Amino acid sequence: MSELSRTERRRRTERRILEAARGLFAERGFERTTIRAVAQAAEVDPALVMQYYGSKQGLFGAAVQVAEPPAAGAGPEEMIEEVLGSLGMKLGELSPSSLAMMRSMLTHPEAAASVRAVLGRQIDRIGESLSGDDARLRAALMTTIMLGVAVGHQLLELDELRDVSPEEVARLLRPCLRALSES
Amino acid sequence: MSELSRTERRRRTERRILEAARGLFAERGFERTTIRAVAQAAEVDPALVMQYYGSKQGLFGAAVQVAEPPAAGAGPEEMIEEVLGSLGMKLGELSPSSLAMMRSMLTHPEAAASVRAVLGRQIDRIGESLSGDDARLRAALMTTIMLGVAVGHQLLELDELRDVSPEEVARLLRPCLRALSES
DNA sequence: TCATTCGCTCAACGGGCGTTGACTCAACGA
DNA sequence: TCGTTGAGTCAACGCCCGTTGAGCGAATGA
Repeated sequence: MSELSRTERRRRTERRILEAARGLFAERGFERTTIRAVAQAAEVDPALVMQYYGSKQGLFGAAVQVAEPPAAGAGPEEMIEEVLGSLGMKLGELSPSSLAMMRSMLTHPEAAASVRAVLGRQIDRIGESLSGDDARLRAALMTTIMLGVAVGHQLLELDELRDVSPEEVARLLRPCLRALSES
Repeated sequence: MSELSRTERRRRTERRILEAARGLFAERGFERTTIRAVAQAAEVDPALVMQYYGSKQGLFGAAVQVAEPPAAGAGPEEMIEEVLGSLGMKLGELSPSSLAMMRSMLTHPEAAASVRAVLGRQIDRIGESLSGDDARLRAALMTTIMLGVAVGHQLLELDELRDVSPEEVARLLRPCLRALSES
């Protein structure tokens, strides 16, 4: 017999809804994901989703909450390794939350804004490690490069990038980023 | 007094609808673009759009028809310049048709398939110019790099890439692609 | 024990969507 | 000139969506 307090049950239900939402948003994007589908995946009534998250947009906002890596700025070389490392994470185990954000970034204004904010912070961080008057531009290019690889691999699922280890990709991309950090 | 044959008027109307559709698909993506909005932009009744293109999907299919560049395979260096040149086109004057395709590629299955096909052909083309057993992988990375830059610039409209000339971007990206072609 | 809280469901609403079939009327061909 | 064609419109259908308010019933606490 399950002996769970009311608040504990509620917390679990809330989490179950949120995880179902993350999965569906990551897979189909904002527009193609319906409250009804989320509710069904969470084995719950659609009205409950509304009650907990207010609106579909509220649910999406809760689903894409993403923690920023701390990452103190250092020299260019360490920064490159750090960026490549985050790719390693991106290629293997990018969180459903981040995938949900990326999946909708081209068609949902709020998702686009979130991505711009995240990328903006990464550009700042990389830019601090670079010198030269076009440091920001080069930082932006490095960031979009990583974005492109992540999109091609995780979202478009290009055949050529399937079954490739993150290390292999990092090895090939390293000289590429170095060239960009030294120009 | 306008003296236009019936077939000529029809042709123009059809074009007007198609161009309105391209613009809206490029701007908002497949799901957020409604037949009604296209019809209004083309100053036409929604039913006429259906009559000409059969369905919303048919309209989208007609809107994203894109011609492939001929581009004979050559040495790595020429290939890099060619890729960077296509970026020049991408940064400045990427066709509404291509933008429509890219805008929806993460959320609309048919658009994703089109993009995969286009990128696949580009990967083939680049791969032929490279040597080594991981030529295809490196070609895929070069392609996703260009995709990332195009997405960041054209679709996400990152501040850092705004007001940057295609030549400047090409100059910074060139050593980057060279590094990838020589590894 | 019993009134109260509250997690959760049920049924419905209003609206926008893609899509359809009947209709209008100007251009056309004989 | 006159019947026919066909470009374009109009009104509506049916569906699915996000969202809402009333209600149920088990856990809660005095």
